[in-house]
Amino acid sequence: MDIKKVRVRFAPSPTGGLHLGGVRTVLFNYLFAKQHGGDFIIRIEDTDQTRFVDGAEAYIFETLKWCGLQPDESPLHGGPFAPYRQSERKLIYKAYADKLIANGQAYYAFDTAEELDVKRKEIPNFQYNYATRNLLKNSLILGDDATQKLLSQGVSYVIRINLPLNEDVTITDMIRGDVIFNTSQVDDKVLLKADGMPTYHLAVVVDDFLMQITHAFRGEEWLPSAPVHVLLWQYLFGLDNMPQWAHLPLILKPDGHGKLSKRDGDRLGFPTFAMDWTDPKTLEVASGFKERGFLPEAFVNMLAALGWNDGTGQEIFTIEELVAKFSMERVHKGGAKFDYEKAKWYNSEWIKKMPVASYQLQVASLFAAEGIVIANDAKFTKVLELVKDRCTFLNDFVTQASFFFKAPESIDIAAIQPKWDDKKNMFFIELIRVLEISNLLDAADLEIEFKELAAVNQLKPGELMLPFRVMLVGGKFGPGVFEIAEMIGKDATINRIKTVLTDLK
RNA sequence: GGAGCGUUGGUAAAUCGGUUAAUACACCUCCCUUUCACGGAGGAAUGACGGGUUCGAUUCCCGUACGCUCUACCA
Repeated sequence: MDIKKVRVRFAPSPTGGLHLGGVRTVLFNYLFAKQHGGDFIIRIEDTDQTRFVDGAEAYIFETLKWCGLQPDESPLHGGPFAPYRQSERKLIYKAYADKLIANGQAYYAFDTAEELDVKRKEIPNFQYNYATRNLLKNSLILGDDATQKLLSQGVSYVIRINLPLNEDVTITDMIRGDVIFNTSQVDDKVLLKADGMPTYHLAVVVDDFLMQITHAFRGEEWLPSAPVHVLLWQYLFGLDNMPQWAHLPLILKPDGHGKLSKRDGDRLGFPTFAMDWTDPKTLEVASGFKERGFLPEAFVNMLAALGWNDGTGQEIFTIEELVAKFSMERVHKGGAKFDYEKAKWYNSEWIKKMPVASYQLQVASLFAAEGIVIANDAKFTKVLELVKDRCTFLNDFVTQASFFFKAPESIDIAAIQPKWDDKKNMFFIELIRVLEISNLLDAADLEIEFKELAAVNQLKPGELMLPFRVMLVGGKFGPGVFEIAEMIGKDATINRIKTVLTDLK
């Protein structure tokens, strides 16, 4: 089968927004589609049940844009198969549901939620299937006349699939191979709900056919309902036209067991969404990797490596390399626990790897938020280059580099006070004098003068460099002191020494 | 309970019957750095259990255990 259209179909998370697992599913779809020259398609469920809140759709596309995963066809980008929103396609689904009924492959069920609850309590392991159908209120046992009567009375109903008895259904999965389900183990799923909306089961099959999808990847949690989808394909459009399936492994909690959820992120202190998402109803914020200071390249790289590798031990991949090297056969079958430490490592690697220019603007806005306006872009580039090795997050640049532009707000006096004495005080007073008479401040020259002056005062340079550093940057961190002094210039250097000197008295 | 899927160090994982069972993150030690990092060298740590098949099983098969997913008019 040609790889023409690879689609991912998903609902926003219950509050809106798009979680980690969702983004990874999108990623794998994208990689596979691009690798084979196919179109990469996005479908989003919009039903009342998913609480498809305002802005969720736009948010999802912003997220994909940030990740660099632009779809070729989507509700927002249009395409030849409009309408794309499920809510606008109700009539289409209804027509196919009716066709199934006409063929005896589906039936009307009139049971209320309460009636079903009663049955669930009465019958152990209750399933709506061949074993229980005749105890329930549906067109199969009511007969045509009674059914028509109920329908004409406007009694609320759903349409359920009529599963064959004891039949093996094989689903061929690109990752897992053949998986066999027996129809007696699955129940007569609802296809069309009482409100006229289709369930996922009907909608995927109908849309995939109508929209000419050739490959469909989704999370592993869908595997148990796959036989229903296969049967629907068989009934409606023929197995030959069915897309290839792949069920992706789950992303698990770092501690304990189970699917990773937003709550786990909140509890353990890491984001579980690509970008910040505010639930418009509760105003609760789900934090995102972007705002946490991740580079999209790192985020995508980290996600791709969670459940897939190329077998060579390579860990850092550009999106182009991923497209070239990705293969469904090498996707893991088992779920992977999410490791935030590793995610951080990817980001620090990418901060080192990417040219500073690619994230300079974003870092500048972080500085602006701290009240530091960047006037000189060339100097800014130089500074970022100087400190990027010590940054894990983009936000780290603020602490690592703000002292280049502004005197430190707090000075770690405690780091130098205990060993402070008059001799050291004298040294720095002399240092100020030396600086004042010199013209330009050069790192190498300053280092020589600094050490000579130390020798004259019978002090070890090592004892003086830490205080000097703390005076300039406010703490025990940062690149070489003399380089910092050169970068901030003579006047700022003198001023910072002076302010700390008065504090020390 | 049932069905399906899964199980290599703490985590992510390589191996496609024969290796001292890679590598990366995290951890520890040392070097570099008169700061903090980066970097470099080293260390500790793994095939769930039991049967087969085989000259030989982490690898193939079957059980068991454990975990996960599904079992909604949610997706």
